[in-house]
Amino acid sequence: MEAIIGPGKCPDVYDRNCPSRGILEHVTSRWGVLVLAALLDGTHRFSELRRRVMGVSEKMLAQTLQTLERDGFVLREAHPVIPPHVDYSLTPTGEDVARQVASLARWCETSLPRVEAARSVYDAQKAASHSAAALGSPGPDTGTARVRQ
Amino acid sequence: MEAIIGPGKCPDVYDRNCPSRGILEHVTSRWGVLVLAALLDGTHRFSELRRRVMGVSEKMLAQTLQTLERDGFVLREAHPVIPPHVDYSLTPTGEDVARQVASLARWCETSLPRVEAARSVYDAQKAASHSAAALGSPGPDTGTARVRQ
DNA sequence: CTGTATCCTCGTTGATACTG
DNA sequence: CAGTATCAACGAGGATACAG
Repeated sequence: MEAIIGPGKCPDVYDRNCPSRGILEHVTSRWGVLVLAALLDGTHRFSELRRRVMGVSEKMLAQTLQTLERDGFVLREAHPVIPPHVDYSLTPTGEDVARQVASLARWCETSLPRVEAARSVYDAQKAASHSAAALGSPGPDTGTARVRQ
Repeated sequence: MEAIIGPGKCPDVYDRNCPSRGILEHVTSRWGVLVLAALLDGTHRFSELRRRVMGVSEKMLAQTLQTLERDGFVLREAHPVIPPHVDYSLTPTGEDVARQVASLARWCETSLPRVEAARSVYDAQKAASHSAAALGSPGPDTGTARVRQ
């Protein structure tokens, strides 16, 4: 009997020890997202993925593919020929996640202008409040009200 | 003029240097996903989030919230009272992403059994092929065919 | 309560070289 | 071509202490 505190429901990503967090981290990992999205438009070979997902090293691509294969998201088919030929594709389950993460990735692309605008505003406000503080300028009242306890 | 190779489209997550990758990494970051999901059901204080997202340290929660605020996903409202009281909520843009990552998180929870089953199969096959190799057992033909070139 | 600052550790990542 | 092995470096992340 280990569970001192009872979680609301068993698979709970908010729970520090719930295994579902591991899955979430696999599919949202730096390269996992991009590999899943890349496989959404069909079977690809190792080197094709390597070119498509720009910036990934051989090591990380191999590692990512193994993790996704083990979780049942990616199907690996090695053709025993020389030189080696290995095809990677999505399982039905993998297509499910892939659609979600690909959608997220596309959302990030389209939201880029909006986000960069938000960053400008944030940075400007930050700079303004810093220089104001440095000058001892009052600025908008940042006075602290006291409450009991 | 820096772009030697012309990308297909400007905001492209597959491009190593595209800023959209940064956004993707922010929203899919270890704690970013959970914080966004947690804020989906309304405004929360710092300590509430800390308790809700179990396992996050103060440092990482603060850092995550700052990143998400700068990107325009999270709204921070500090009430100038003692003791300090700060409310975090989602912006309209933030709600968009939050819905997507929360959906992904829920998917991971419900898919947990399926994934664990897949892992068992994978590990069993791995163990079987290893012991077969160690024994020099033939097993299913893994012979290599030669192709020209 | 809500942070920031510091230090420190550990895992992830990348470069390189090598194997089947 | 498709990896694996090894090593080095960096950065995320955690613990602690302290400030507003």
